[in-house]
Amino acid sequence: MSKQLTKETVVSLLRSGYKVNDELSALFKIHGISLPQFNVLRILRGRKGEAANLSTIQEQMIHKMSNTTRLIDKLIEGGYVNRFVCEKNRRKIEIFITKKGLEFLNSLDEKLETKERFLMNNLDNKEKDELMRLLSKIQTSITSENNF
Amino acid sequence: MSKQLTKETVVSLLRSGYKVNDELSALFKIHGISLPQFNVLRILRGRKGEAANLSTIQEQMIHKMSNTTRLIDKLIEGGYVNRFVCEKNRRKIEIFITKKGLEFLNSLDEKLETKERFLMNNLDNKEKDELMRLLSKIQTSITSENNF
DNA sequence: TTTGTATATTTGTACCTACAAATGTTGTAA
DNA sequence: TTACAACATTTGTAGGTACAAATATACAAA
Repeated sequence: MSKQLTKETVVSLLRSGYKVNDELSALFKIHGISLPQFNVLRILRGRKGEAANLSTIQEQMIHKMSNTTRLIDKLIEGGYVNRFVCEKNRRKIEIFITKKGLEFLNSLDEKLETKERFLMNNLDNKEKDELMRLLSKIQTSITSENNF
Repeated sequence: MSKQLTKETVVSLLRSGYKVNDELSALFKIHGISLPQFNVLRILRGRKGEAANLSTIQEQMIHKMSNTTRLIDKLIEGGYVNRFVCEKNRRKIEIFITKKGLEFLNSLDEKLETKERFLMNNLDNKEKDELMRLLSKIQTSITSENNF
């Protein structure tokens, strides 16, 4: 019966997701930020000096969340980003990563890579490709609009 | 370069994990419980009348968490479980699922299966097997004791 | 200009979660 | 028996997150 197989696959995916999340969270926690905060910093770095507004960031985040405002407040407190009102459209805000934020992020790169290699240690490249292919199949099925 | 591939695989896994978590959470929320709460109820049902104590439950949970006590408080509030002090070892507690809890859980089974089928809709059985195989490889690498 | 509607973000609130310290219980060695 | 360490759970606290309501701005129609 494939009912059981489906269930087991879902559980397996949840379990692995939690585990990876916890491992990365623990790493970032040591350095005083959360995984979502790190994710936002990395999104900002990827913009290479261009401003990002809140909704842009939210769209790109790995885990969509409801409270990006306060998440960014924390990053401002830490001096990692700046926030300005967008002059062309005063409803929007412009968020930039600071020099300190960039340096901080760069200092984490190697540690993150070590952790990522550790997590994926048992998979060869072919298996990683296959895993990504399977996961993306799941993603597209879910993301296809409705959740009835 | 496989550095990039490793990174992408990790992100992909996180993304899918969050997505599945959010989908299931939304389903359970409609019925007034959280995914971890549901998970505990299902663990208790699996014990077929035998008591479970806190640490046993924690070990079996999909997502290990620090505050199972208060999670179970909520289930008691809802009338889904009972908690007694274990007379043989008064440090432990004995937790049972109630009749109401069982009926509630049973009433969710079909909805959960529908959701699970929806989530895994794009994968055939062979792909589910393969996905589970890959995920279990990751699990064993991580779980192997140390997290250095 | 005024009014209404859509957009973008922020804020209030209630709940969830992690972590550490506290509580209560058991077993064991002196 | 007493003292102490180990065990099992609970509680305090601080911080994270979701959701809805509130704010503030822009755009468009009357």
